[in-house]
Amino acid sequence: MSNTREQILQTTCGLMEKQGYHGTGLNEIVKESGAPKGSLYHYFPEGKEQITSEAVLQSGKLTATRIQNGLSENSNAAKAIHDFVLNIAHHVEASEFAAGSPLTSVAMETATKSERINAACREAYSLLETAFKEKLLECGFTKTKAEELGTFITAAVEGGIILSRTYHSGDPLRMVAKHLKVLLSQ
Amino acid sequence: MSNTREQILQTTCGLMEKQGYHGTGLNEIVKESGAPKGSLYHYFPEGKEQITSEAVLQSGKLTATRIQNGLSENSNAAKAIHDFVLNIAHHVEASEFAAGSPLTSVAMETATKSERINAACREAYSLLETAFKEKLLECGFTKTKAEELGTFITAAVEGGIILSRTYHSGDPLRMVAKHLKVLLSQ
DNA sequence: CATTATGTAGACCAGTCGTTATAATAACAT
DNA sequence: ATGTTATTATAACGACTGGTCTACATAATG
Repeated sequence: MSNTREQILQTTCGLMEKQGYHGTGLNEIVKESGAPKGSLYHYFPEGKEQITSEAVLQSGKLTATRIQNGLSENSNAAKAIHDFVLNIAHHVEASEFAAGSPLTSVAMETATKSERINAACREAYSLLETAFKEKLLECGFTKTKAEELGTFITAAVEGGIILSRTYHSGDPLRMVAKHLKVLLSQ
Repeated sequence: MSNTREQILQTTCGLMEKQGYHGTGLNEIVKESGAPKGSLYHYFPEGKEQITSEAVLQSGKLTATRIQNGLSENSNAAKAIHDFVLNIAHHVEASEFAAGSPLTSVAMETATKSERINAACREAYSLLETAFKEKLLECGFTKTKAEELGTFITAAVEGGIILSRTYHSGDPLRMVAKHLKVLLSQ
């Protein structure tokens, strides 16, 4: 695997997480990644759509494994998810509210504009939902409940990140952690 | 109140809801609003930041009153919020997944980029949270619980809209409706 | 050594961005 | 009718956009 190509993708993930699809220019990616511009269209001949699609998918995979690893630290589902969301709150704060939710902006901007990027976003989100769902399955939830709650947890966390980044405070995410725990404990 | 000015603001609300801050150009606003081009900097001498801030706030106020009206149709909080979220699902579907969550994209894109727009987003979001909170207060929740749940509901609905727009399906929002009801009923 | 991919380097394109300056026009009070 | 202000029109600005192109270096293989 080419190192330059990987570098371009990672830089794209970071920039789009911070400022979305339209807010991120190819020149910016080139500059920040240190990659030569000639390489950009060498590795991604289909342009920005291709780079974005691959970056979105990469973000999804990375986030999904982070969820898996985070949740594996605790055998109780409610407690595991509670602590995991607290960790996100900390991460968002540590980034000065520029990180968290790497998919949101891109997903919203391209939902009805680019078939290709939208497909990547769907796949990425379903990876996240599945990661939560499987933890719930392990902990004895029925298949239906695990699926439904996987979606619900993803939505609540997603929304919590948005509020936390907007308010420049981890508190909304901490509220989400607390009440998800209530919901999962009953 | 100038009609042209109001038209520009409303058009900006709609376009930014669909495609975010960076995805919406001033020329596009001028064209779609039908407003004369020279009027833009006449009514908004501080440019795009000013237009966006005012549009965000207007979206927040409008959404907050929609929440109030929607929730007033049912005296039971859990049922009121459940039905209201189902209505959002329907609205998102009817828009072909281009509408819903008028603040999300702008809030994320500008959280660390524009002090002014960020302030408008905070104010707008707190209007939404308050709308939920007051319904809960009316229904007998304690002040603390109402506040916490107001934030949680806002986050969950916000996340549900993102998923629904991404998946091109109202189902995620319907999941959110269902499990919010569970949480609020216990 | 010659040949062929593969990757690097960046000038360059047409078009758009937000913004500004200037001027014409409309509305209105005096 | 005159002076004043509010509104609209036009064109241009410099910077940047995503994308293309050619020239060149390097490496691998024959």
